[in-house]
Order: sequence, then C-alpha cells, then structure tokens
Amino acid sequence: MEFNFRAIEERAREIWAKQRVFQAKLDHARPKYYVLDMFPYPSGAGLHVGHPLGYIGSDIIARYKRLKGFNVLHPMGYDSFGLPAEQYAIQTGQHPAITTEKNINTFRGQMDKLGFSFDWDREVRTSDPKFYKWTQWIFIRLFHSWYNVKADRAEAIETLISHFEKNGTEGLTLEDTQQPFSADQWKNYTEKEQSTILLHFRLAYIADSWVNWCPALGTVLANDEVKDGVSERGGYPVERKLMKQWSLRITAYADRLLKGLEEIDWSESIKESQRNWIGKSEGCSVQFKVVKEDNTTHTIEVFTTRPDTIFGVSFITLAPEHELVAQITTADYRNAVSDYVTYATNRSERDRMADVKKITGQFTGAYVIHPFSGKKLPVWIGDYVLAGYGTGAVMAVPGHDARDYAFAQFFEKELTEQLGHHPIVEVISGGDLSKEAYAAKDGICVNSDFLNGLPVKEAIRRAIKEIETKEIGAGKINFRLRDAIFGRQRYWGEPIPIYYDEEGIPRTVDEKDLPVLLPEVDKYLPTEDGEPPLARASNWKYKGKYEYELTTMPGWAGSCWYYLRFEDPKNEHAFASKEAIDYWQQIDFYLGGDEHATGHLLYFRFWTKFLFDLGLIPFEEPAKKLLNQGKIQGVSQKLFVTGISFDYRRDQKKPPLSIPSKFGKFEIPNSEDFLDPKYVNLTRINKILYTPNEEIEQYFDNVEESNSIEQNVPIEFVQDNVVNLSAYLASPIGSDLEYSLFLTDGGYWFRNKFYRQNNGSDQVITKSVPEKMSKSKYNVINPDEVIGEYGADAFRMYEMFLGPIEQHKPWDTKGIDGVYRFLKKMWKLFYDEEGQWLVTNEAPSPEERKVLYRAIKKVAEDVERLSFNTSVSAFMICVNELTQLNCHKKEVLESLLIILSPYAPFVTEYLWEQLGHSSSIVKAVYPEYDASLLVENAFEYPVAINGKTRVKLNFALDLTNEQIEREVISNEALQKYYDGKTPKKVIVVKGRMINIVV
RNA sequence: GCCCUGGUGGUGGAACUGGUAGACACGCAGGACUUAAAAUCCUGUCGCCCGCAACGGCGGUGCGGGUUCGAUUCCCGCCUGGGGCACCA
Repeated sequence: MEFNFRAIEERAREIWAKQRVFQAKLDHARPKYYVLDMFPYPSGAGLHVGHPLGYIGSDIIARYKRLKGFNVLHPMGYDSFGLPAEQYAIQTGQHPAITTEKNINTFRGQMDKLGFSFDWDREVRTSDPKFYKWTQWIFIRLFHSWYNVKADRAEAIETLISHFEKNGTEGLTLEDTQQPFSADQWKNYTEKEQSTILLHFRLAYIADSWVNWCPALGTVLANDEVKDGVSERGGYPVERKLMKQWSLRITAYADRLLKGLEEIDWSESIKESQRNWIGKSEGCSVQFKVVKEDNTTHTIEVFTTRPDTIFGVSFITLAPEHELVAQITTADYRNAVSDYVTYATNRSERDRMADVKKITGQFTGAYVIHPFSGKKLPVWIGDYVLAGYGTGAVMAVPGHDARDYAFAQFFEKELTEQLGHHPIVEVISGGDLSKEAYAAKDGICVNSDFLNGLPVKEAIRRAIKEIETKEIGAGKINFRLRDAIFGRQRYWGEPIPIYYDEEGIPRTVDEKDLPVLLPEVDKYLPTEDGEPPLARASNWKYKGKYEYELTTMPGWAGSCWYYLRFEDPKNEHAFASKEAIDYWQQIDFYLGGDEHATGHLLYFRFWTKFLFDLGLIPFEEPAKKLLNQGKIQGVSQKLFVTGISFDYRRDQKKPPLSIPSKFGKFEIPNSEDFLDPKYVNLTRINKILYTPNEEIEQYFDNVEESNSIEQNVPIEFVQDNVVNLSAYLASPIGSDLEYSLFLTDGGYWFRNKFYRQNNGSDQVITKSVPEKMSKSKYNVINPDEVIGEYGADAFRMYEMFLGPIEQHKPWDTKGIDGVYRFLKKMWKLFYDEEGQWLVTNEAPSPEERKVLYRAIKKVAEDVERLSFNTSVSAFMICVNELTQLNCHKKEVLESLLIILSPYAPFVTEYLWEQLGHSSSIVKAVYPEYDASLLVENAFEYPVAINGKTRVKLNFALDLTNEQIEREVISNEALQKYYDGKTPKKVIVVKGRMINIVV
C-alpha cells in the first residue's frame, strides 16, 4: 500500500473509538498524571493554526506519559461565556447559546481532525447550567466567608459574627475605612447595619468602585474600550463613576499568592509578572496636618516606601478623586480645582497611563505642615497619583522620585514661589539632580536633620521609628493588587446567586435552588434607564417576590475552578467528589498562553487557596508545572493609505503633489490634466493606497493633516508581495476600493487600469508584517487546508518542528515539505515502491540497534525538557540512518513506532496494526534501551592551539589525561603551530576537546 | 515611563552544565531517473582570500568592552525587534 494519509487517519480513528483508549478512569494501581490545556473561547472564526500549537504539545506529553505507564487525565472543554457571542446576539437577535453551540461544534470537528487524545466524556462548558451551578455555589461560599488575618486563612463568616458578639472589633485587623465598635454596639445595630459591616469582611462583597461609565451605551467599559475619553465603538463620552459593584477580595490572599510562587514550577518570567502585579512594597504611612485659616482640621495620610527622604518633601500630591480635595481647597482655587478634577477624572486610566509625558496638575491653595521641619508645603492634585493605590496621596520628593521630579520641573515657578526655595532638594547623595531624579536606594542622607550621615537602609528604619514615636504614622506593607470587580452589566454570563430582601439586604440564594438560570430576555442590551440586560427579564423574581442581582459574572469566572470539574464532570452532588479530587489532585502540567499571566493564572490560584481553606481540596496550588506556548502569528500584507484625497476635495488650492524618486518625479494627481477626465473624476477618489516605498511614505508623513495608516490586504490576493489587483477589487472586501488610487513606483492604478507616470514598476507591492492572527487582519490560516494537503501527522510534526514551543513565530508553510517527506521515508521502511510489505523478523545488527537506541534516549530526554522541535530532528536522523542501513527489522521498527506515536499518532497506529497488534499503540510501553551499546570507546578530539581548532586526533576514551597530554605534545602535525615556542599547558576535557596553550 | 522576551547562514532553527558554531529541515545550484512533469535519489551550500587541491589562511552568533586556556553560553555598557501594563509612590 502506498502512503495515503486519508485512509490511514480513518483507520486509526476507528481503532481509538472502538477501544476507547483515551478514557480516563480512577485506577489506584497506577500513578496519575493530569495534563491540561487552557480551554478555548469558542469564537466564530473557528480554530486557526495558532491554536493547536499548545494542544499538540500537551497531547505529546499526554501520549508520552501513557506509554510511560501513567494513568493520564487529559480533558478539554469550552470557556463558553463571553462577549463576542453577546455582541453577535445584540446585532442579530440570535440567542448567544445558539451561536455558542454552533461554534463549539466547529471547534470540536477541527480538534478531532488533529488526533488529540482528549477524553471527551469529560467535556465541560462554563455556560452549561450543570457547570455554572457550581460556579454559583463557590460564589456563595465566598460570600459566607471572611479572611481571618490571625489564622491566615478564610473562615466561615459565623466565626466573625461570634467574635463581634463577644469582643466587637477588638483584636481584629481593620482596614482604614472601617470604624471600630464594641460587642454591645454590635448587638444594638439593626440587621441592615450589621449586614453593611459584614460586607467589609466577606470575600465576595458589594462596594463602590471606580468604573468607566458610558451613559449613551448604558454600560461599563473596559479600559481598552475607551479612547481619548470616548467609547471606542460609537465615540460616546465616557465618565469615571463610582458604582456599586460585586467584587472578590483577592487582596486578602496577596501574601499567600506571593509566597506560593516559590513552590511551583512555572517560568521565571510569569512568576515575575505575578510578583510585580501583586506588588508588595514595604514602607510606612505618614500624616500631614493641613493648615487652614478656619478652624477645620484635616489630615492627609500618605504611603511612602522612602521614609528616608522625608526631609526632601517639597509638596503633597493628591489623586483628583481624593476625598479631601473638596474640603481643603481654598475659595480662590475652587473653580480651577473643580475644572481640573472634572478633566482628570474623566480620563480613563489607560489614557492617563499612555500619556506619561503630559504633565497636568492643579494647586489647591492649601498647605500642610511638615511633621519634622515644621515648614509649610503646598498641596497639589495631579493625575499621576491614582486613587486606588495606597492612600491616593503622595509626599512628593522631586529629588529622588522620577515622577515627582517631572512634576516639580513642570510647575517649577509656582512651587518655588510657594516654598520660598527651589522644589528639588537633595537629601540622598549620589546623583546629579540637575539632570534627573536620583531614585536609587543607595547613598547617604544629607540635609536631613537626624538622618544625616546614615545610609539609605538604616535611614528607612530610623525614619519609621521616629514617625512611630511621634505617632504620625507607622510602618506598613502595601500591595498594589486590587480587588477584582466581579459584576458585569452583561447578559451572557453566570447570574450572581444573590437576591435582595425587603430591606435591601443582599442574601444568597438557597443552595437547593441552584443553579439560578439565566433568564430569557427580549433584547441583549441594557434597559433604557441604564439597568443591565437581566432587568429585561419578566417575572424574574426569587421565590416569586425578591429582586435578583442583575449583573452577571465576568468571562473568567468559570475558568477559576474548571480544572476541578474535569476530575468528576458529571457529579450532581458536589463540584467534584472527594474520591476523585484525592486521586487526581492538582494539574501536573498546564499549558496556555502567557497573556493570562496576571489574569486567569492569578484568579485560579486564588480560588484554589480559598477552596483549600474551606477544606474542600487537599492542595493549595492548582498547577504544579506551567508552560506558556508562544503564539503563531499571521503574516499580514500591508499597503499604506492616506486620507490626503479628502483634503484635496475640500481645498483645490494646494499645490500639486510631486515626489522626487529615483524613478524620476512622481506626480500625485490633483488636477484634471493628470487624471484623464474621461475615466477619472477626481471627486470620486475615496482613498489613496500606496506601496511601501520610503520616498512616498516620507512624503506623506510630511504633508500636513495627512494621516498615513496601514491597510491589510487579504492574504489570498497576494503572492510574493504582489497584489492581484483585479481579483482584490472584484472581491467583497475590495469592492469598497473601486474608486481608490493605487500608487506604484511607475504610476497609478485607477479602476483596474494603469496610468504610467515614470519608468518604475506597475506592480502594487505589499509589506509582509507578522502580527496577531485574526480574522479582522485578513491573515488567518485555517488548519483544515493544511491538513487536507499534508495530513494531520505532518501538520502536528511541522508545528513542533517550527521551533521552541514557548517562542512566538510567524506561520509559514515553507518547511512543511520536510516533515511530509520524512513521513513518506519512514513509510518506505515498511513498504517498498510497489506496496510490498518489507518488514522481517531478523534480529537487528548492533549498528541498527545503536541507531534506534540513540533515538529512544534523545526523544525521551527531549520530551522531558519540552524540546519538541529537536526530537523531530532526532526522528529524521534515525529514519535517514535506518534507510541507509536498509533496515526493515520488526524489532527496530516496532520501537520506532512507539516513540514516534505521540508526535504522529495516525500513521504509527496504522502501521502498529499492520505489524500484527490487536491492541492500540496507545497501550504500548515506551521502549528501553541498552545504554552499554551507546558507549563509545574512542573519540576524535578537536585539538586547539590557543583556542583555535587545528587538527583532529583520535584517542581511546580509557586513556588518562596525562597519557593524552604526552601523545599530543609529541604529535608531529602540531609542531608547525607552536611557532618555535614550547607548549605551556595542555587542557584535556575527556570526550570533548583538547586545548594547548603556547 | 515600567515590566517581560528575543537578535546565530538566503529562511525556520541546533549547540542541554563555558568545550568542534550552523545539527535537522526549507530554499537554492548542479546532477541522476523520465519523452516531459511530478515524485524520488545523489552532490554542494556561513562569508572572504590563496590555490590543482588540502583534513590551508582570515573573519564570523546585533554592537563595544571584560572574565577565561577557551564565550552563542557568564559579567558590564549600548543598539534593535516583539509582547504586556494598573504612572503603584
């Protein structure tokens, strides 16, 4: 038979289905191994070639571990709640559940083609009520829990209530915003008051949070949906607004999330990102008293990591949202301050951040007293200070903090006037303050009273001590991690299992009433008065009378715990049985993209720790080992577009555009004589697109008001960077460009006709740019086509062969022929050209064994260190050598099939059956090898003189270094390199190389 | 601005702990087979120089230094591509 991958794949699939080889069952006799991929969001575009990269990697691991005797759990599911389905529903009115179902079917079909060894009996979908029942159940547990700081774990809220009843807040760690009370006070509070207090402790709670509110869309927007203060879609104004939002108290776990990183085998870069995100900083709080003419007293509390620079403080900056702003602003500044606050609060955080160079601020008219020097310091507001971090106030030390430095320089004049001296003061020696702030934590204190002469570290300790003695602050640890907002004004998500009683107290739905099903609505939009879509549900009341919470959970809710559900996916009495959890435990190997570094990967660690605290699972970290696979990028084909023609239509007085180029002068049409009026009506030109040509580009960049942007041409209309213009213009996407000009070196195209200008080319050339593969960039490559042409085995091997799995790389099919040829070559070890079976039962020669053993060893080592690309090379070398040796021996080929089967499961399964096995190759055992056969007894040493390799000499490996040294020194061939001198030293590294120093 | 990554032939990449730089492929060139094409097989392929040839010389892993008998690998300082971000006091 000839190599026919279609028939092969079909047969292999039959075997797998019949023998149910991928089904995972509890088996205490075998060690377990849990391999998991981050499950996909089933988008409408289907799988592209970038998706499978990680899935192939995890599949190789799963199949390899099975061969090594592990009981492997390798499930797959869908993160099926999410925004795109909802957007689509809003546009078309179709229920998101329907589109989601459709998309899942597409995904499933594509994944099956690739031969993944998933146990599909365990599939989960986060949008399935049977699944989200338990997401809601865990939410309820979060609501009924608080974080006991002393015990350093979450506990049932009842333990807190009984503490309140006995001791009030005595002995508890309170946040700044919480007022202490006694046991008696607690007992006298109304139920409503008690419930409000408890919300300050619950791990799921409702509180005011700053959000980007878009009144026109009636919804809250994410940072990246806001551009320049308006919504990205529609361009409606967006304002910062305090809104009641459900949140999760992840900050309670900040320290444990940080410490837990030490015990997990994740890449350093991911751990580093999480550390930065959690952002533990040690410092202290300091209070500054506000001076005011009237008798009001206000204190501004700041948090600083650099109390050693306290004598360098020259002003205080408050966040625009800071609650004291209104109270301390003096009459003279009231208008200016309120204008500034309006301006600043309406910029999104993303805008504030993107725009670091733009310095803005406003003086409040108020002053504070420096607690040590007694000097008056002005109080400013500035949007470089964020309300949500620390206390929302900074003691500005321009000499030793870069942002304060920039601010002080910008407002130098006013600050100098207010202070009576220049705002930049040196208090740590070591830098040059005329150029930049000296922010290093290194140096000696100067101009600092009692800190003078102390090095930074000691000064920090001393300053905190003094601050505590004066009772104006205390040493404090701060985290930048913020609580996670958990409510969304959306439809397509898990309903939050909360209702409000007659008094408006939030209560959890009884567990027996779970799941709270997502109700039907007439439209998926917010209501006219800005309520979330769930408000549209008619007669949707708990127990027929109570109002439900109307927001839904965010897209990432289900992913916080889904890995546990895979262990026991059909359980109706618990999220998973104790037996299943005790056996499968946490994930041994987790694969996914590094874009989840600080979102999903942090939240799912948080939920795991919480479930551990409740005693529901016996481990604290969800995934022992993590691999971030890189993304396969698409290659976009870009033309540049300028809107200049629009200016021309409005302003005919501009001079003709002409670009000097190496092809002569290049004229851009703006007059009737350039454009043949018979064909071209100037006012109909809608776009000018041009080839990436430095001269043209530069020209447009220099033209005022012109904006040069990139336009992606769908890859199917481009070959070797040349656009097939007529096909492009005839397509639906290109039809918009009918009245566009396409500039080339030699002239321009208009309505598919070329008008020559110069001697250059008439080809429209694109620039190839690798970027994210996405439907909207017209650069998507669907795996189906590639699989259709080369088969799934070749596809799998090629994706692995492309390079290290964790690296990002552009997709390019150029090399796929290599692995395809390899598969055919391997096939030829089994069948000759005429399709005759070649395999014999002869015993292999030592040489043939050696070739095989080398491959067995190399491939196993490579899988263990996740170097899949190099094991593909090892297979190629092995097959090349066996071909050379003309080896068709069953013993060798059988082992070869086993080690190759994780990579190319179809063809190996097929040939395995042909070898006479009735049980699937998946059930085979990874072959052993005889290490003694691989031991060489001699080695050809490269001999270097002064580090430069000159000759190669063969020595037995059992010679001592001294023996080799003697041989080398007396060697004739080397004499000419000594240049008359005698060798000083000979370095012999056994089995590696020899170096002679002359 | 900050954080994380990467930079090796025409291309993807290899070199795992400081020890022969360029494995394995793609592409290209030449050849064999064929009426021809496809497929397959063989040879060559980092650059420059000398030469009949060499198992000859020189240079070479983004750039400049350093450590070392020896550096793609370690250290310092730059340049540059990609990705991310919540200006984190």
